[in-house]
Amino acid sequence: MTEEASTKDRLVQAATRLFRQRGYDGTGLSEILAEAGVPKGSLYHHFPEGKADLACAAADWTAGEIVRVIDDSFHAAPDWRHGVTTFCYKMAKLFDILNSADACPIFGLMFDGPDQARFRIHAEAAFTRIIAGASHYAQTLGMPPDTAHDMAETFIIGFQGGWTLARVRRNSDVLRSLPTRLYGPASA
Amino acid sequence: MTEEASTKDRLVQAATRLFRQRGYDGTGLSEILAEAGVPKGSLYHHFPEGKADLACAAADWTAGEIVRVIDDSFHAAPDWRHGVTTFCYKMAKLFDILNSADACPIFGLMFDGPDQARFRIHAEAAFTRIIAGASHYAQTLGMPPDTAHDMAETFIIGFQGGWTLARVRRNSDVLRSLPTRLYGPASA
DNA sequence: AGAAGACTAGACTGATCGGTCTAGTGATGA
DNA sequence: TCATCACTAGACCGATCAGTCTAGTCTTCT
Repeated sequence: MTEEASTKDRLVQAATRLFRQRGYDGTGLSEILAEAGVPKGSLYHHFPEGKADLACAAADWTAGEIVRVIDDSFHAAPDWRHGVTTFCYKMAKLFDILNSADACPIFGLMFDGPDQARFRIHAEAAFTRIIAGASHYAQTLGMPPDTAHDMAETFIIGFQGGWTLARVRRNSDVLRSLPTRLYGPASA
Repeated sequence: MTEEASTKDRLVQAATRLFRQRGYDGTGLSEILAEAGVPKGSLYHHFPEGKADLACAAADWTAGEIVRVIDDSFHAAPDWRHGVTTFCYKMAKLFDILNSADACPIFGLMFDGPDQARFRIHAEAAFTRIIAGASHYAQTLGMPPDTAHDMAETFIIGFQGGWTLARVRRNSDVLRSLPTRLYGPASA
């Protein structure tokens, strides 16, 4: 259970962390290698296209994490607003753990890079996945499909903007204020 | 009137465009120099700290542009929602002009770079300036100061998230949908 | 005319970039 | 025992990076 993470996993995790902090172009391959404790040869064995492959893997991994947080937040939620609130608080906590702002949790990381088309397509798929996840719960909680999709999209838009502002301020309060901003003061 | 832009201005404009497209770390000094048609010596004459100075100048310039669009949008607006709608449509148009998505209009550009603290402070000031601009009009249009500030902040959060999604989709429709998302269907 | 300072010009530097390549090492199966 | 193959290891490559430095060209003031 506590076995060593595989070389490949260590690479993806180091890359995710560093890309989040310094961006794609701002992170050197050598930094990733050093942080993962892996030589260059291994990187190109597991990711033949090198840095770009690694970035895509990091993005996929991150999208999966976000979807997982959505699941956790909405699984037992009595209504949409409760789910959103739980999600925002969870992410605010994560924001604070990732020492308050070097990080861009979803996909700031996906816009850089020489291979822009490939990255953009990957990022789009990731957003779609996340919005679909949220939309699913909106339907489960009683909304018709169209409304649900819209609701999920607006939620993710607000969250994305909120994270940006939180980051620039190094302060997660904005995230916690999102439910009120989107849906007005709590009624209970 | 149609006189040549000064060397300094050409540098800032070229830098703004390139940073927007490829990010801070993704843009080489040589590209900026080539696009501006300026030799290296001139850059370091006008911006002694080089690339970092240039990035700050580019951010200031961009913030000024955004504030100007806010002024244009709200100056003659009969109410808050009209102002927001005009702003979103203007920015959607801008988005389409900047060939649909390489661009990050406000400050995605401010998170990279070795000199993170300096950049972040600059970005924070720019956001503050923009929110203050919007807040001013919210008050002019009859809201009490606290409400106005909140309204402006929520508006900018939504816009920021909306631009991100528009970018990843290469489609400005999200921006035009923002007023409805934030304030419900148009009442008139 | 001549000195001074603002500005242009680009060759040059050392560091670092992403990526390639050859040489191993260690486990598996015949 | 030996061949195979997945994987590790890191020296090495040309390109490009941001930044420095010296030289030269204007403009302006005296």
